[in-house]
Amino acid sequence: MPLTKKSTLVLVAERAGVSIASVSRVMNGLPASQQVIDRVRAAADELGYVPDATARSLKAGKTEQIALAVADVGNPVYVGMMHEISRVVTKAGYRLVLSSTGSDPLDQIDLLTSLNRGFADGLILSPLRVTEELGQQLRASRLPIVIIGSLPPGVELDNVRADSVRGIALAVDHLAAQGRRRIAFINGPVDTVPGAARLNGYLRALTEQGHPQNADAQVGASDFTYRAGLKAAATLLDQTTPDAIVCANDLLAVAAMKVISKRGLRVPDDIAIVGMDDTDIADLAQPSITSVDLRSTKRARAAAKLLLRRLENPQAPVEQIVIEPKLTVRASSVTGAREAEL
Amino acid sequence: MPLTKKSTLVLVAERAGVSIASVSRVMNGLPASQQVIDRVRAAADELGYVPDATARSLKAGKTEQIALAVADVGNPVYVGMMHEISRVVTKAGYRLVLSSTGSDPLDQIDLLTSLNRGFADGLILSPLRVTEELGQQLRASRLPIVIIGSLPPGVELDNVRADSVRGIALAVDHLAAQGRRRIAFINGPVDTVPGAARLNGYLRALTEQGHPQNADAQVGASDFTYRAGLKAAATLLDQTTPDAIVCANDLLAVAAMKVISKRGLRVPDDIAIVGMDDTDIADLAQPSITSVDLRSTKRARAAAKLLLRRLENPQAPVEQIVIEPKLTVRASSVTGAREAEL
DNA sequence: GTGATGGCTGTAAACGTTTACGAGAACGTT
DNA sequence: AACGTTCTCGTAAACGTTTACAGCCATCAC
Repeated sequence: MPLTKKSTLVLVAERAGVSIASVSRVMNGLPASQQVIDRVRAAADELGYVPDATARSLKAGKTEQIALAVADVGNPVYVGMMHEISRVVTKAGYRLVLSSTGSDPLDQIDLLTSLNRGFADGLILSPLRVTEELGQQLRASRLPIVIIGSLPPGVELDNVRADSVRGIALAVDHLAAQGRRRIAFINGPVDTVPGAARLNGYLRALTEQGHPQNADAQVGASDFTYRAGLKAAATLLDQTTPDAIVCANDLLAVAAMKVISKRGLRVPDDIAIVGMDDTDIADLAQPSITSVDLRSTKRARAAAKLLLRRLENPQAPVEQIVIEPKLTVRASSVTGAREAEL
Repeated sequence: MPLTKKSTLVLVAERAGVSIASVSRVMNGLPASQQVIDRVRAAADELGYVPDATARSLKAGKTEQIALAVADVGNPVYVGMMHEISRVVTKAGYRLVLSSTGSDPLDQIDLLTSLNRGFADGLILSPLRVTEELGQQLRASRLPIVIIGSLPPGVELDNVRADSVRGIALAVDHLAAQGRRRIAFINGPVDTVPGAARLNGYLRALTEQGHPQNADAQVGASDFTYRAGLKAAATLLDQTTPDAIVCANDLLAVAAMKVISKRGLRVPDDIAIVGMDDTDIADLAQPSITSVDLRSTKRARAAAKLLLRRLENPQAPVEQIVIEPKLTVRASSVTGAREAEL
């Protein structure tokens, strides 16, 4: 039910008795005589004129839109990142277009070709899995792209990532310092970027601590979800008896705790737990979960700013930022600290 | 680092030795001779041509974009809804533009005027607070809008909402059936749409059950968040001793449980808890939380489909859908049911 | 052989802006 | 009084498509 017809520059110009060029100039604050300014303003107000974004985009060659593609929209971490990116780009006058790709790498390829249709000025991409073909597409893209997470080999793009190897090391060191000796690991899928990195970090941390590597002490969940975590934790506890578990994710950590309590064991007394990502869930859980903060919102902000920078200066040198993780200690890993909660 | 210059219809036409009209026809599958088709296809491939979305939009008068504005991006419920909407509109060939407004009604006004710039073909809006001015803007809008949640008075738009009055009734009835008599209520801010509806539902359910209304037995958190929930729960327990608490939100429910256990009381033995929204958190919590499922993803899907329908038939009669809630019973409200978990 | 029919294809206009260019007008300088 | 500057404003082209229209040619019926 259109109350008013769409009004254009032409309409406003007619009404104000000036040329369309003058209307455009007034709307954009370019110099004009006071008389013209007043007449145009009045006419525009009466007609409820707002300039058309599409036409402006076509002329200017830019859309004022930034595309965001994250593999796993359900994951609370990505939600936070999305929120932060939205905030930053909105403040800079851009709109955020959500291009939710599934975990399927093909979706990402599709996305990249459709990016060339020019519906956005740039892209922030956080791929779950990187393939050679994705790399090719990335290299071939004409538009600025910022990658959150690891880059495919041979790709030189602005990049922000967490040092998850160091993050796992923080967790392992903390547990070792608490006197834990049999430190197990519940990972996500090893064929994903974060999964591979975290496994790598776990193994290195064990070696550095002088602990033996025990194949039974690590399992990979089929997914970074709570459900998958329940299964993985059960498998782990069937095949070994750790006194601590590092989990690649807060969701996995909650799942582990549930299985542990189901089996009549206590956290942290019998088994200490450390999660990862430091989401709200870590804080909400009972007991609250010590978690490695991979600084997701900080990474998100950095990525957004990187993209904005490149948009205003396409020649800028490629920048690759590594964000340092930080350990937030809570009740799940420290015996006798329960009263410290809340 | 553009590897290839942007290629246009004109370039392709030159290369193929045909007119731009022919190229356009081939790209759109309109009838053409086999010879022309082959030549155009070849030329397009060599040049890596993809049609420009902006130009097409300008000509066609539609952007293939749908805007989504939710007040509280942090809330897990909205995240799920966003995900679902994204899925539906993407499948229909639309892109989703995220217009995160804060809780400030002014943001929504801004959004509505900027919608008239035509950057999207329609809007799905879930306002947290409705004001008279918002209602005016909604009535004046030229573009299709679907509202999730209550409509401002006098606004006739496609609409999807949950029957939260009935939802609360489900919770109260369930608790009453479990023999609970002193059923308290932790609400969110009462000046929000959901807050007002839930309070209303609570009062009505109490009356229908023949329970007395006790002003001490209800508190409103300053926000639908965990932190606010902690404070609200503490206040509630200071001023009354309920044997059950209905919470307007799963986050508030978790907070209540934390405070309860902090005070040495047990859930559900001393106090039964029912949450709302039935998010993952209800399932993850220890004990798991009985929750009123307000069918957020179903509502989201309905809203998306409503908008799609109106986009293809602007004359369709206004439709207002009310989705029935459903109670998911878990451990937090049933004594002796602990073993049923997992 | 003529006219009508129909299928392809090219020309050009249109979508709503921004902006280079040039024409006047107003003003100051000599 | 003539000229140069400066400022304002209108004309028109351009962004990359889609599409109405008309032209052309081949085919076919008579």
